[in-house]
Amino acid sequence: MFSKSCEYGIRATIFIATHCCKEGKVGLKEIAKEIDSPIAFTAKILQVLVKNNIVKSSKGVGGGFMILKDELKSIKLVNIVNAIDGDSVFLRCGLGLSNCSEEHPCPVHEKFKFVKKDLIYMLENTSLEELSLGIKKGQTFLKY
Amino acid sequence: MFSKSCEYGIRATIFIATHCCKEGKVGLKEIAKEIDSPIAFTAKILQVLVKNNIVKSSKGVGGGFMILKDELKSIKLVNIVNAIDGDSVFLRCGLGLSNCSEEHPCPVHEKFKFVKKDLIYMLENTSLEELSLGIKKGQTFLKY
DNA sequence: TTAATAAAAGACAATAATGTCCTTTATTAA
DNA sequence: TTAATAAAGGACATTATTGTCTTTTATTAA
Ligand code: FES
Ligand code: FES
Repeated sequence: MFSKSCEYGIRATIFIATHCCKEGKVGLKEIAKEIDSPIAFTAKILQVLVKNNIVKSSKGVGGGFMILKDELKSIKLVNIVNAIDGDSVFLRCGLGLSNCSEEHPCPVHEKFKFVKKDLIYMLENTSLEELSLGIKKGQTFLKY
Repeated sequence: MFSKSCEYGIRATIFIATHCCKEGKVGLKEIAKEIDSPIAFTAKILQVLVKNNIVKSSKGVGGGFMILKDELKSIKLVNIVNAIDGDSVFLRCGLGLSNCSEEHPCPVHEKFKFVKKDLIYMLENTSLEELSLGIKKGQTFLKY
């Protein structure tokens, strides 16, 4: 569904979100440990998230990554996916035709339309806030 | 969503299906041309489909690929996807955790559940017959 | 102002996916 | 039984993805 980069990216973002407000910044090492991801690779992905203004970062002693409290509600899954994997998951033709449209539909176009619509709706309406809530409550997990 | 192999595989299968019954067998060259795919790569994918009994093949003069008429209804999209990409698309955790279950859910598990269910339902209930019908009628396309 | 810290950035390495080419095997028809 | 044909199979090449390592830059505190 998503690339490995995107999976790590979503997990990292959720983890950072759970640490927002209270402890402030979280370091790369802790993030990679808590989401069980390759540390250097995770660093690269975080750079993309920072460039896309989803995550804030600061260098030096006491530095790390964070997400502003008042952005937890407005940041949706779709923003993270878009930043890392682009919009191909939603827009691409399911059979790989160069462009997916009503005018030149592939055989699965009508069928896929609804699945894609569901996916987009879900991604656009799932906020970082609710995702991190499950972690805080110990109901959901970010590794294994 | 699917791998390139799977996309080519679905397109090839649909094309073969449209040629079933009437002209009998279709050659690799024609298939690759009609679905605009790399010919040698397509050959590999067809081998997988033949091994999975989705497509029948015969060598030598007049040989080629075909699908039995009475199997057009029973072959579903899910069979093709499963043969080429396996079942990871449906069963894999959306965030890459090692196993997706109710007992150890990731933060998006509940959200993804419904999207995946929709996808599976669609794949299990879409037959080759209906997919090839659109091509025969000139309403859907297999390339560009 | 120096040392310590931590992210950013760039170069490189390993792996997997995609794609090509050549040889072999089976089938048909002359 | 030979020649032509077309898929099967194996080896290889290319590209994209994933992952690592080292250096640079920014920040803080001593
Ligand atoms: S054209 Fe293939 S999904 Fe729209
Ligand atoms: S555990 Fe992640 S989708 Fe089920």
